[in-house]
Amino acid sequence: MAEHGRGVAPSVRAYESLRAAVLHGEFRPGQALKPQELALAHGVSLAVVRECLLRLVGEGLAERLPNRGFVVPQAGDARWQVIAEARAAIEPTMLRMAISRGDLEWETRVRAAHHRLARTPPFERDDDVHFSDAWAAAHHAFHRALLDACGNDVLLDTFERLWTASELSRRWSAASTPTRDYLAEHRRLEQLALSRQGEAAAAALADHLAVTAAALADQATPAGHPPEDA
Amino acid sequence: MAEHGRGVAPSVRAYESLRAAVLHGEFRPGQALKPQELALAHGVSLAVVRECLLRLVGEGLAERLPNRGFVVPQAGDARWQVIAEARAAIEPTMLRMAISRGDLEWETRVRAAHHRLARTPPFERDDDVHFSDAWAAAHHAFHRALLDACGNDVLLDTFERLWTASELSRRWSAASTPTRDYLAEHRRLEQLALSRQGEAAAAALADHLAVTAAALADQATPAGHPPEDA
DNA sequence: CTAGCCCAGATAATCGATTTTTGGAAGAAC
DNA sequence: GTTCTTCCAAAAATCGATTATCTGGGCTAG
Repeated sequence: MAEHGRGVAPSVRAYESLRAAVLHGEFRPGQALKPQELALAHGVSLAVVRECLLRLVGEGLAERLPNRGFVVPQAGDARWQVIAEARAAIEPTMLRMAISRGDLEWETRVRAAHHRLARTPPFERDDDVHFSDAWAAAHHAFHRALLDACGNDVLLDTFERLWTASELSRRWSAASTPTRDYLAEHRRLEQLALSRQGEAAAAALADHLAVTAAALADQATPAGHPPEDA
Repeated sequence: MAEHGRGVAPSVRAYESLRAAVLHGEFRPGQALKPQELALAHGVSLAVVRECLLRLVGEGLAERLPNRGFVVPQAGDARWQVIAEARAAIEPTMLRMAISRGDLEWETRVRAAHHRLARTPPFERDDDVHFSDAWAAAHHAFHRALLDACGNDVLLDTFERLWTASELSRRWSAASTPTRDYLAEHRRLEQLALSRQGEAAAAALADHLAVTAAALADQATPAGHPPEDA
């Protein structure tokens, strides 16, 4: 019934809009999120904007500087590398758990998610540097489906948090994205998971993430140019 | 200058007070956190209380039910077991990283934190069921010091989040706490870490957490025997 | 000429009041 | 006797305005 934003509370509408804007990179990392402007832009009061910003802070999509307002958190190659390492430390273990606990329902959802991901074009017609929204959603859904059967909602919450942070940093990464064969990596993950090869699947997922980190390290360390210069 | 709450912003004072109250178990899990009462009790307006509650939601110390206010999240044996499993999935890996990356500074802090923990009495005179605040702080500091050298602030943030959730659930757990030899387990962790035995230390930490989960599972099993049997 | 001080503009934090939503109770229809 | 509708009080969400705080530019003393 919620076809447009009609009927939805203003705070929800403003929150989702602002969240999408940050994730889409409409504000630069470090840029101030000015309540005044946002309130005007969304047609709500300062208090509502403040609430949205607080919620974004809770998700890691904004940072609060006391008495100095809110800014978009640091994002970029270095940050992405740290997040990829964290994911590489956590997600393989989750995948092992999921493979040992998953039932037929899980297998079915993994297969469905992979099918959608494989059939969704990664890029839109006029843009070959940023992934399409549809592909990003399918990508998220596939990884989530893989881990869903781990049976631990605390770990799944952690996964969601890291995924969000990862998406924000990827958006601001200077690293080249299209150099890898995501299709093959995802197909391999699906096959190893469905054939219940826990160790091999965990290793493949660790690689999937380590390759990202390594590529970023290569690009980030050589010259070491200052990230912010005034 | 900021020795008492004087000079500190009202929102900070109210936030810290409310956070401590929730962690100390002054509200039951599921109990409503009524803005009206809290505003009156802390001498601040509804807006400030609202901000505090939003921040607590971000930390996992409160839950938001849209249009129905805020409540203390579910806590207890079952929840603690889930959290312990999540920690067992993450922290051993972090410890391995810390042991391979830690320097002399890290060793020194681990040793100091362990000394303080070993010399802090776990219980206060008139209470032998809840750990003392000083011991809880030292316990946290020791575990944090162990993992500090992992070199990944995303993982460390995750640790802090899980620790907080763990503390809340432990407060509401019916499980018996004093049956274990924490002293020996912590000493063993310190020794293995300082002697750089990564695998053994990781295993010891996994045990440290698994024992908790197992004890809870025994007591929480649906058709199991009543907990008052020893 | 430099360093420290002070003032003004801008921005964040807070407040009290108003509007909207919710859950339950009272009453009518079947 | 049961079920559905209608109404109402309590609570959450939102607003506009006020107060406190920070930043940067200009001024004065040394």
